[in-house]
Amino acid sequence: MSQKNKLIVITGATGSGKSAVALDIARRLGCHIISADSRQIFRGIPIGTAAPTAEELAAVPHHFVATLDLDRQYSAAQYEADVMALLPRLWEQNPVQVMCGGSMMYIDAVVRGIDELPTISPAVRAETMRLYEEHGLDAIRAELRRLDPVGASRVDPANPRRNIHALEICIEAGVPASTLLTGQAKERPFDIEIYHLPMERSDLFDRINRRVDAMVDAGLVEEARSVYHLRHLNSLNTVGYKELFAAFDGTMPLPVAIERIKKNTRVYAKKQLTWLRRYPALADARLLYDIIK
RNA sequence: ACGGGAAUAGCUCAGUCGGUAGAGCACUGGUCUCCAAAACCAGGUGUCGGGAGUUCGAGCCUCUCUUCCCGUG
Repeated sequence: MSQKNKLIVITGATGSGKSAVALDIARRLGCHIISADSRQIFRGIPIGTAAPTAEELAAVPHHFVATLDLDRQYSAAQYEADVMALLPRLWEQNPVQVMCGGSMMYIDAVVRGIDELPTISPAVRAETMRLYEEHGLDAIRAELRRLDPVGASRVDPANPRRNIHALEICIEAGVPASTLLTGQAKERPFDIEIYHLPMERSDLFDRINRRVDAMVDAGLVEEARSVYHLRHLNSLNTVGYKELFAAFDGTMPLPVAIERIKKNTRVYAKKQLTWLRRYPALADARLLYDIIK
């Protein structure tokens, strides 16, 4: 039995029920769950991020859930490195492991890999942010064109964040950012199977709307209030929190904020579905029950 | 039943003198190589309640039917 190790990826839109299926499958396989969720990885926001409950965490070992303080910086590339370091240890126990989550960039980082790019130092980040705030996107674009004409032509000219990051890479690396991007998918020495949970959009939206109400009943407003003082952190630039922060600030009535959370969660789900179309021939995760038998 | 008012996008509504139907919200599609629940880009989706008439031309004027609202019974 010299089978390759395997990673089963269960993804899909928020609220599609992937967590429950992943938990069930992992329990039957006797493996761990590698969470692929850019927000559940933080501590202190379990309600609004629909993080696994204490019982679920006790039933199946999870990784990348509630492991970081809210002020920590994290990234898809860091996630790739962390997962690739973790997987061999898990495979020693079981050659099949389950990844579950809806952060498509994180999943892509593991499935296809991300090119090696320099980590941006605080000094460089501060420098580019100052340029952006004082002189705007045009100045960022001009500088990027100067340092990396090829890269500049490939970056969405209207997107500040993408242009800023491209410029940061140029400064940090000392070479044009575009020369560091190979676009090559990495060869992974293990099998990857990707599943999702197909669902009618109207059903998905119903589930999302109900889940937000359930979150509020479970104490989402109080949870948001408890982290309000950290509201400027990127980890809290998140659906469910930014709307409630606006309510706390008095710029939006609370009931409106809650409706806005539902709407923004629906928009988020839509974006996830758009990303999912990149993966052709996704299998229905419920097929796993038959395969395992 | 009578009198008055209304009927336009999924919702709320605007539409001037009769001249190719519009706003907000909602919604839809897309981008994505290190903040990604982030950051961006694109799109008006319509039997103007139905039918007929006047007119070169009707969301708008006339007639009629339907539905809803208000008032009086």
